[in-house]
Amino acid sequence: MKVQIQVLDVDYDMLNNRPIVRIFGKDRNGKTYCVCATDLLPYFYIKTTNPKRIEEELRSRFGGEIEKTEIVERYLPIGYSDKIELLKVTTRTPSKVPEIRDYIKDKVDDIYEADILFKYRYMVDRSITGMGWIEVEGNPLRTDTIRCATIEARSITPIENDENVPLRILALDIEVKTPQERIPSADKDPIIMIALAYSEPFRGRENDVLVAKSVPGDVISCTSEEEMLEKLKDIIESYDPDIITGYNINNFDMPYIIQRMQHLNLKRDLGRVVDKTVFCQTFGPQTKTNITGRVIVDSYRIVKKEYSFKNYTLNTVAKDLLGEEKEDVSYKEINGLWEDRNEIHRLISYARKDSILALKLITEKKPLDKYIALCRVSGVLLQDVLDGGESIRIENLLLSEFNKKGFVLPLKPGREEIIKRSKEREKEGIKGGLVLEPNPGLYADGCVMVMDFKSLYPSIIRTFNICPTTLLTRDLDVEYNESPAGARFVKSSVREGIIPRILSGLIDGRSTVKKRMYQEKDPEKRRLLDAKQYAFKIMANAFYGYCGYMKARTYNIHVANAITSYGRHLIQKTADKIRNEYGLEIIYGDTDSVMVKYPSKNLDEVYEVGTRIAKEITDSLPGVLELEFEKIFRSFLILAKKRYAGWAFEKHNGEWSDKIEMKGIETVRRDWCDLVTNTMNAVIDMIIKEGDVNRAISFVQEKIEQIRKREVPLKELSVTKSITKSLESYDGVLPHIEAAKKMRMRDPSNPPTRGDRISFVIVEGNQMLSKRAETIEYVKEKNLKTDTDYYINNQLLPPIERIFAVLGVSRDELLGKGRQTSLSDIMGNRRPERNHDLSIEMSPREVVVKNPTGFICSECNRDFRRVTLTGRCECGGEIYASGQGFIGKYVEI
DNA sequence: GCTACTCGGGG
DNA sequence: GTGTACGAGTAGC
Repeated sequence: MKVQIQVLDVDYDMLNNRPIVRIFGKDRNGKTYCVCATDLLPYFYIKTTNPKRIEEELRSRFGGEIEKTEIVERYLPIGYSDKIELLKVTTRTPSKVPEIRDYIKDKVDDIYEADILFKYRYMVDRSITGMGWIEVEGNPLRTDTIRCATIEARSITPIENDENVPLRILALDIEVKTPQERIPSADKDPIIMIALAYSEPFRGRENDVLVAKSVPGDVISCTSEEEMLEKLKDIIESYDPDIITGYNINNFDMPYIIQRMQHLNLKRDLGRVVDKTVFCQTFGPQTKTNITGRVIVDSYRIVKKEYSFKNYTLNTVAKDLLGEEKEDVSYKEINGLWEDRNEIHRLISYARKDSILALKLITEKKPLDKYIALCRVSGVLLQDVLDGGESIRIENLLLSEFNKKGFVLPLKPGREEIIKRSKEREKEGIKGGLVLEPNPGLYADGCVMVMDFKSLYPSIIRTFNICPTTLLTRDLDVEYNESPAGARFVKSSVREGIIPRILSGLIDGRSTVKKRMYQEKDPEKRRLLDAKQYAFKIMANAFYGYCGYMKARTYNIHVANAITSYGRHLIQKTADKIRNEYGLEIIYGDTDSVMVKYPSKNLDEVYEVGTRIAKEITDSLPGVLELEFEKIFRSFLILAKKRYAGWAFEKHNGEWSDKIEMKGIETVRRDWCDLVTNTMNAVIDMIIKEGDVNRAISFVQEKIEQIRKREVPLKELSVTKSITKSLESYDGVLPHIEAAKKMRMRDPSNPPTRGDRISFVIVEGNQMLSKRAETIEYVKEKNLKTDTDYYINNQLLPPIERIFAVLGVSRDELLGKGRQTSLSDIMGNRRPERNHDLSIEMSPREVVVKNPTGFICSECNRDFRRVTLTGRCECGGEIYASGQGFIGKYVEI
């Protein structure tokens, strides 16, 4: 028979003392297969001057475990040199390789590739990638261990196919008997409910709730926890999901379920095989669960990686991303609801909703596209792309490419090696990119052109052929490039480096995909292409970091330093050239970008000049190095190195689009109240977009006044922090803990506990700050006075002051003490000497309002500070710009 | 500016 | 499982 499947998971098992690789995948119709292959044995390489003796030692020590040994010719991975003879040792049991490796380690010069997981050894040798497609020919195989159609492979061929098979997803959420004042623990507290949500209807249902007692209604009643867990296993087996998801499933639900199963002596076979039981690995607070043939996706972890929020409770995240909230149940109520026949349904629908939300985060936001694309580019399995970091992806590509070109890959460094590396690093140092010293201030006259090197580090690596395999470690009569830091690399005409070669493939791959993406009309396919080009980019950019990563297989400080030294050299030369040959001022630059002042406000003109300069400079650069005209800052506020904000204009297919861009200026921080965040955003907006520093000053003054008069809603002043341990175990004095202790004192029957989030405000008094923290409710109830001084001087002013300082506005002035604050200032009238002309000129269009100071609805005359996103008022009227005594049509460009 | 330590999410 | 492992943010030097 012959099938084409997309690879979901790979593992191996032992059969008759030989490994049998099992590839799990799905065909286009969604049918699951397991492909078994026995055509590879584990192997690794040894560098030694006495292979005969080593061979004898291995055979006498490990006997039949050594399948064969042979002398092969390979290139060594570090340093340019010819092929040398290595001893290739082939064994039988993958899990015994570490023992062999450690036994022989001190008797030989070096060992290579003796720490490659066997599934990846197989995949790399057969060019199989995670989530890639293969065509399999072979015979059906009957087994009593594998739970899907099994094929004994005769041949496995990787095939090109961009499709992704629809994945069947199961989301689960457990509820646990929750004692007061203690976190549930799996050895004592049973699971009472398991909610399941299905991405494809299962037996006609979208979701189910298993309940460990008999209850009427739309639930699956069980007589015990044990029966409920058995039912869970049945459902997983029949529904047969590819993906199991849940919110924080990695650190709570999965380990808990597994520990309960262990506790109750149930067999933990949740995967697509019966012989391998699920196990959890715990390292510190992190746990990782592996289920053969399926993939565990933690939607919490994904959301945390992909989105930036102040906190990541399921409720907050779902509200923002899905527009839905959790059912309103506090964990403290769980026991009560569970015991109460009339209330248990609240708990049931709460659990049901949680599982639905966890599922929707995956099915609606489709975050897996990117991860699947990363699998296909790197070759790594989906589970490992989700759990692992950058290094596993890089290493998989390296192994594949090294082997193809006849190189062996080094082992991961051991403890001693890492110590050696860090000592060398201390001595030699590792330098990063060049950051040009900025002159802080607001640049609003004319424009700021931003030019940057397109993928600077990958381009440097390709252009100068930088790679451990091209590094010259001794004098040889070959052509080479010498980096500004002194390291030498043979030219690509002598030998193309492996990393430069991989990078060329990634970068060419990306531009091909991007071209296809621009032509693609179908939004679904477009999204997949976008994920793919993104994966190429991520991978390309990760190589530089890997070269300087101390735990890298191919770590070499000279390689890492060569890359950045070229970067510093290039950015400096470029800045000099723009200054000297074009007579333009360089305002700032960081690693791969320069910001150039240009005396015009005409976007199209600036675009044209900038593009020309970038092209001329590119023409003078060697290799694939390319300076790109990136965007225009219509106004640009720089506070210091790496801290700036700008009103950026970018041209896409001839159309300008604009946005505020901020780097290093934080407006959102956990320990700032909303008042600070909102004021910061408004102030930056006024300065950057409206160019109106005076208005921003007045705005801050107004806010200060509002704080003084206690007109600011308490909610805007509150900061929320969590209790992370028992209240007694805090050494220091923290405001939210003090507030929590007071809550406990006032209502001992319902004390706040670990995990609770406390929102507090600071009230007046002469105790230390933390002691003056109170909850909003209490402040309202007792009509306490907030500490206005604290909110002005400790919350609002510090970040605001940093911005105004570079504009020459002092703290006193913001407080209304310095310059006289006239009525007209407060009314928002402009002070001419500090106002910047931000009127916009556009070549093709002409509707312009000079200095719009505000916006107004043409229908109901409602005032707006900014033009609304839709360009319309709530009443439906069009938004016009107002300023300098007239009202005109505003054109968003 | 750097490194060491903390803590998240779940019930 | 040919394992040894998160990451952002803050405190403290």
